[in-house]
Amino acid sequence: MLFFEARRTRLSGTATPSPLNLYQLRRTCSTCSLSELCLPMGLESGDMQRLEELVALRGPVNEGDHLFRVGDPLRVLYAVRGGFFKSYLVEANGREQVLGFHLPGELIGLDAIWPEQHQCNAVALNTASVCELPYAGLSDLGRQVPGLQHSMLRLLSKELALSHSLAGDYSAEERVAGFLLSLSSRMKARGHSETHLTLAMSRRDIANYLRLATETVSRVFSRFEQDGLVSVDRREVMLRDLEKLGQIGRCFTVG
Amino acid sequence: MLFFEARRTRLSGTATPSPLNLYQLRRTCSTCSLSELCLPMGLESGDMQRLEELVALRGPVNEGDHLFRVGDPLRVLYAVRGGFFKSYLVEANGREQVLGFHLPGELIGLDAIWPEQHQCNAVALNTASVCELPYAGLSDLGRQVPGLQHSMLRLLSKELALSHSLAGDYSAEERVAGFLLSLSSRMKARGHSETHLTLAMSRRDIANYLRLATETVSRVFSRFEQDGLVSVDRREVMLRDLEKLGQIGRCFTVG
DNA sequence: CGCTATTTTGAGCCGCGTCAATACGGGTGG
DNA sequence: CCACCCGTATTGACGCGGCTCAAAATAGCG
Repeated sequence: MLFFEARRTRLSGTATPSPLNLYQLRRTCSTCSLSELCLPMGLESGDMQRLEELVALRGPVNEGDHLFRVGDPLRVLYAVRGGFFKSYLVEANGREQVLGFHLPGELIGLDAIWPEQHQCNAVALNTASVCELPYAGLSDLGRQVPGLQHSMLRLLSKELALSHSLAGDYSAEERVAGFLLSLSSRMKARGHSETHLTLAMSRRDIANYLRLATETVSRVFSRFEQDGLVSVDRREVMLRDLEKLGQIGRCFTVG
Repeated sequence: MLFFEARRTRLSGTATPSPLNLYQLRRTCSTCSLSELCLPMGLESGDMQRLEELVALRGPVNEGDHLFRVGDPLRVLYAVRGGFFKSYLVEANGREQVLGFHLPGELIGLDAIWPEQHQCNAVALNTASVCELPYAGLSDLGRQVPGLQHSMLRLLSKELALSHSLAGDYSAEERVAGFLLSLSSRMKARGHSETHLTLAMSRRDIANYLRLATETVSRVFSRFEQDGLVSVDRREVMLRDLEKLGQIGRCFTVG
């Protein structure tokens, strides 16, 4: 903790943090730019410090590395610190099913709380890092800190609403537009551009997530580009008409 | 409470409870046959009594009555005591979207925890009754009773997993078979026949829930009947080959 | 510079939705 | 008791959106 304190003090004076020292800023919840999106949202600084004592940072997670797999006992929940993750499961027939993409500040593994076993796999889409939150400790602390318990329920409840909105029967265009807008707003909330997206995931993953064929996603991208809604170059996407996209897309954005 | 105590004592000697006194048995969690499925699952009798003090019973809810609507502030969570409910939402385009059906012992309104407003509508499919669980009190009690907090997280987590399994891209037959099996296992867990189902919901509701057209559900029912998998008479459904249904159906059953 | 994975584009087909007609059942009133 | 009505369910015909299969671009990499 002394080390962290020293860091915090030393860095607190920096004006505009560059990506380099962002990781150092994120060594504690108190100094993490994501704290208002993440689990500690709304906690007082005293409570936040108690949470910090639980948190263990986990260094670079390489692309393709798994945080956990189906059936693993629930030891810790993960909060994304940097990078992108996807969660997915493999069905009886062998097909993969992408459940979601996880940006910095988002929690992974919530659906493992029952029955204390992970229900899906989680893999890094690029070089990433995470915070490990021991579930047992979190559960204890939640009992003492009202805000924390509520925060956990809130995050679960939110994820449930998101899942509901994805389950609807929407057309391919509605789905793709909704996906782009969701990503856009989440990136914006994290201080990035809401119009210039760099997709960390492949077309195949997007398609699978949206329950479409890869070809269909590709075609919709092309159509959107023809209509001047977006500019697509490989995994770089520029949203050119948020208004129209919003009219087309189902709102997958929750929060 | 004295009244309840008296009831409990007087009824505890009855051998096979008829539907009539089932409602009386269910006046407290301790004597409710659903307690092992419901929120109090796994609580010690002391903790359960503290939970009982929170619970308010709500008399007959008539078919078509709403427990809550989108936007209502979260005051209480509901546990179904008797009857069937459905939760649904109405989208921008005016179409209805059925989110789920709720059997006795199941909780309704969990997705309202964030942001303390109901995110969907809940309506009784037939004459029903519910327990009202004030969320504030539940939240407080959860902090004192470890098992209760975990129980709430568990139920949310479970619902999330269910929602995930529904979101997959399954064929009409997979969906219908999965739906029947889910209902079957839930009815079995409640002491009813797992082969003889009485559907409380219309074909339209089933279709909407499964993201299919009514006609498609009807056609699949007919096909299943031709193949000897089920016998269908109006809303009475007899499952004749659970084995084959299980091979066809995606497992929507969680718990 | 080839090799491979990913993405894009095209052609054809199929499952499911849409539209329409019919059948069934339950309730109401004569 | 039957005639009538209306909501629900079934069945058929047809069209379309998106999946499948196939092939051609394009990028990444040794």
